[in-house]
Amino acid sequence: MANIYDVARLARVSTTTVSKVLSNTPYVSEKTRQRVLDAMHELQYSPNLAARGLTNNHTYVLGIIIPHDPDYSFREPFFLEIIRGIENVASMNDYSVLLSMSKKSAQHTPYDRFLRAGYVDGVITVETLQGQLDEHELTISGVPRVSVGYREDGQAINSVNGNDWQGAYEVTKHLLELGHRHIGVISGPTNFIQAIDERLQGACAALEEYGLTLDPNLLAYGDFSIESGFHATAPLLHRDRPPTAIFAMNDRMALGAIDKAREAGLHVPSDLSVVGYDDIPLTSVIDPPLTTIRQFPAEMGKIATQRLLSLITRETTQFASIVLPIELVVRGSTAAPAFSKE
Amino acid sequence: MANIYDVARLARVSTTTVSKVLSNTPYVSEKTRQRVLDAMHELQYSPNLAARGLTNNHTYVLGIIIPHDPDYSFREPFFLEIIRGIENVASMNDYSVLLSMSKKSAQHTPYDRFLRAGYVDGVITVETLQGQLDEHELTISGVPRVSVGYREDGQAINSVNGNDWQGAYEVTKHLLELGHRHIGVISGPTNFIQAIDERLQGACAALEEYGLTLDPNLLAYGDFSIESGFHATAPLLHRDRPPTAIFAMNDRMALGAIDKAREAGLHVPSDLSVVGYDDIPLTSVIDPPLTTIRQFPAEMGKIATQRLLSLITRETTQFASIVLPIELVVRGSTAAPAFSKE
DNA sequence: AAATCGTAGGGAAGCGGTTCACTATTGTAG
DNA sequence: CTACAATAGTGAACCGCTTCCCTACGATTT
Repeated sequence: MANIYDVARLARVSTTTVSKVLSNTPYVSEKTRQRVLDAMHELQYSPNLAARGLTNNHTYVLGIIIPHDPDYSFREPFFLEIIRGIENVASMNDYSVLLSMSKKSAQHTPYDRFLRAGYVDGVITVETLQGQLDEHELTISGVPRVSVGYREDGQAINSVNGNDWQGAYEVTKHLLELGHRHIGVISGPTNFIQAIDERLQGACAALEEYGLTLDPNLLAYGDFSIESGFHATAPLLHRDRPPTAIFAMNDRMALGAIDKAREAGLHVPSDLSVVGYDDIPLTSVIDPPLTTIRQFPAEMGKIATQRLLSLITRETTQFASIVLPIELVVRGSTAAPAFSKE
Repeated sequence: MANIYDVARLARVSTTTVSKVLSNTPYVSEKTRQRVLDAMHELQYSPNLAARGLTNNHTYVLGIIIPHDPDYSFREPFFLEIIRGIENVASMNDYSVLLSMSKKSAQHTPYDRFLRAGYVDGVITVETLQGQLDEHELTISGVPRVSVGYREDGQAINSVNGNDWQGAYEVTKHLLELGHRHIGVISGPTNFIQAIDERLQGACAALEEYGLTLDPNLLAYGDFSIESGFHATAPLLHRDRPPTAIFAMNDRMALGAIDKAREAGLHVPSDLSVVGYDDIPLTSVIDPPLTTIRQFPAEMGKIATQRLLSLITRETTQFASIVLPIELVVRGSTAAPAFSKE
């Protein structure tokens, strides 16, 4: 691999001049610039990033930390979309993306490897469960950070999220407008990120508009898996006044709920409406096609990255939590309840 | 951030000694070693990777190149699993993982950014369509490389794949054993990686064992999307002797086929058996649950990474193409044909 | 004609490590 | 008691690049 000295020699200039050409510094004559450019081209020169990083404290690398428990696959396509969004914006800006999926508890953490070691100019953390991330390490490293999928309403963090409150609000309102008055909710694990709280509150807000409250008897918990949706549904169906609609906090659990309903001899949507969340790719082929909330994970990744880049260049220094709109997608799994007796 | 001089000063030794402790070089007394270790701990020292890379030509970074067309989402969970496998082994070995998803044609290619620039010690390429990868750049960069999902039967490349031949063979044999004699095949795009060819050949081999050949009239092509499966199925059903079973080369197309069959008033599996490939996560909740071939993408990623690491350390210099076993998963979408008249 | 300024380019230090070549100390064999 | 090897530790060059600080020189100003 050619280095800057080779280029300098071939162009008969000093390395300083080559460096100036590289960084578009003025005070290089057009003729010289051209000679240098030609030499770089001839030698297939590409500056060594390690060397550059050493002088610059600037590596042109962004880190993604996904504290992802291998056995707890939460909503993978979602992750991949986020990553794609990040990578897209990063590479547009000549940044590379370093990926880490280990948890806090893992032996070889990403924290040493790329926070302390000065390997990244900034990090994007993708949050799933609470407490998986070593916030302390992140903070002391002093590396700029943006979080995707986490919202701290204080001022202490930069984050990008879908509007969970709004999502749940719209789902619930949709069901209410269809005439449902007994709405079951299958929530995610309680140690989950704020998203779940937000969604619960959004649902409550919609219920309140109809003079209703969230019936604790109709609230169940799952862990986002299909099976958990299946199992959480059973008790709900055995209430004195069983729900005519179920809002599951992700699509998988909604699928489980549909399965259970079918097993119990209920027809979806005529006997029971079911709504999910996320709009995972296969949602549209499930029978019946699932009504759900679509989020825009690639967009979240993009916006998070743009924000991170502006933090790195110090265009921005303020903390902000950016909330992206969601979209209610009405499909075949919701309908008016069979007997709208109320 | 503390550097090696700070540590040396605190431990009252030279930087050479610190470096020796770091790399476990012998000829450092236990007492000194301990003092250095303590100093490192006290200062929260972590060696700067850029500096290390500069002297070493060794960055402890692996690149993943996925020439992934955003609009052509092929089998995402599969990718994510591969990445997870790679990341897992990499971080176990104190390597980090640099990710690139751009295509060859993209403006800011990963090739400059991390091949030429000396940013990675090795690359893993995840292949989807042919021709998306700049083989030339990869070769001239001289960086060790392992490919996942590509097989060159010459000696020129290191690769890790599922056994596509075997997969298709087992699917076909399964159908034949059930009594099917007219088997439709929905293949992937012809410019696809070898996998498709292998699968076709595997299917043919099984047919031959039963004295049959692949009927060109029963061969259709899709692009791996659900829709393409749907549309490819229609003409097959209108043949003089329509197939009693369809083997789709991925699960999505199989879903499309099931949809089409249902639309045509056929019951799956009694009127038409359908098999997919990949065993995507939702396969098991589709109604009927899909018979398919399970691959082990995380395993593929792991093995590819292990191989890459051994290429980097020059433990190995030989090319090899590693083929991993697959597994036939029989579920509800296949059954004996209604009239086994032959 | 001298002083000043803007432009073009170069010399060399320094970023944070690693490693080669070297010195000093101790232990052991002849 | 000397010679020599093994062990413990150091000094300084070097990796490739950026950047601060200089110098040179022609053009402009006074």
